[in-house]
Amino acid sequence: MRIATWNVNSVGARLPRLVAWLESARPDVLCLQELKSTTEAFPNAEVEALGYEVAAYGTGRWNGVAILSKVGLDDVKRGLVDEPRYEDAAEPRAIGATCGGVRIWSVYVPNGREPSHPHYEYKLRWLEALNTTVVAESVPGTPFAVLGDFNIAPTDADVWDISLFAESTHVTDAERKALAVLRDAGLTDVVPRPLKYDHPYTYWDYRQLAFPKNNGMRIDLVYANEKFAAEVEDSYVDREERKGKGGSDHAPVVVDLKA
DNA sequence: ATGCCTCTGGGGCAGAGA
Repeated sequence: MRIATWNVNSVGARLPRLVAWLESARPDVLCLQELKSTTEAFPNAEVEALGYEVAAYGTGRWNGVAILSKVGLDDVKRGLVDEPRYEDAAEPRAIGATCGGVRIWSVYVPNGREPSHPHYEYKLRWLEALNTTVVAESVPGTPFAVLGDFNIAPTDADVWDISLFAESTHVTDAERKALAVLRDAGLTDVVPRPLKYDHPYTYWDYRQLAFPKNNGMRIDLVYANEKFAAEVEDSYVDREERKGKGGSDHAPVVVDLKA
């Protein structure tokens, strides 16, 4: 079974790319983030024509997550257990479903903006709710994984130049501690292989030739329980999808399971 | 070195992204 995650930075703007990628990579399950679309405006027909069921969760201009599946889409949940709100609004950043016997969450972790910004505290609270959800749902006998844009670089090697991140989010101790808490809950960071260069970055800024210079970050992660991780046969970042005009600033991460 | 930012909503600018 092939499971993938991709921050598409607007499902509307990315629709031609999304359809082409589904046809070429042929994932059984695809987690999407940053839909920038309402649930109602999601292009269900175009995706269903390729044999996928759709569970989308979006409110419009920002955020939005979805799961597409060819192998069943059951027990859909929108939002986390005890999920915090931002400026008194619930944001569509997490959706869960069971697909082909695998429990899957597609997540778009808050950015945090700056360590001194209220959004950063929101990010840390949101990650606590993610852990609460993981603890509630991940059971030893069932493959389980959280896939998505975590907006955290797990190690210094996961950014192109750590010296540029002294005052930045994505690399702080508190953010990395939140990932450690998820690992303590039994999840493993399934690190993909790069198709080029020596490190599997998943995001490159649109500006300043970041992609051709390979000034990237590994922030799109797959956190899997033991049952899921034991089934992983291969995993890679599809950097080809980051090339050319009309692409997202994130590349898809693909995981192939043995069964 | 597959390329010098892109997206949306709303109204041609502003906010967000990381």
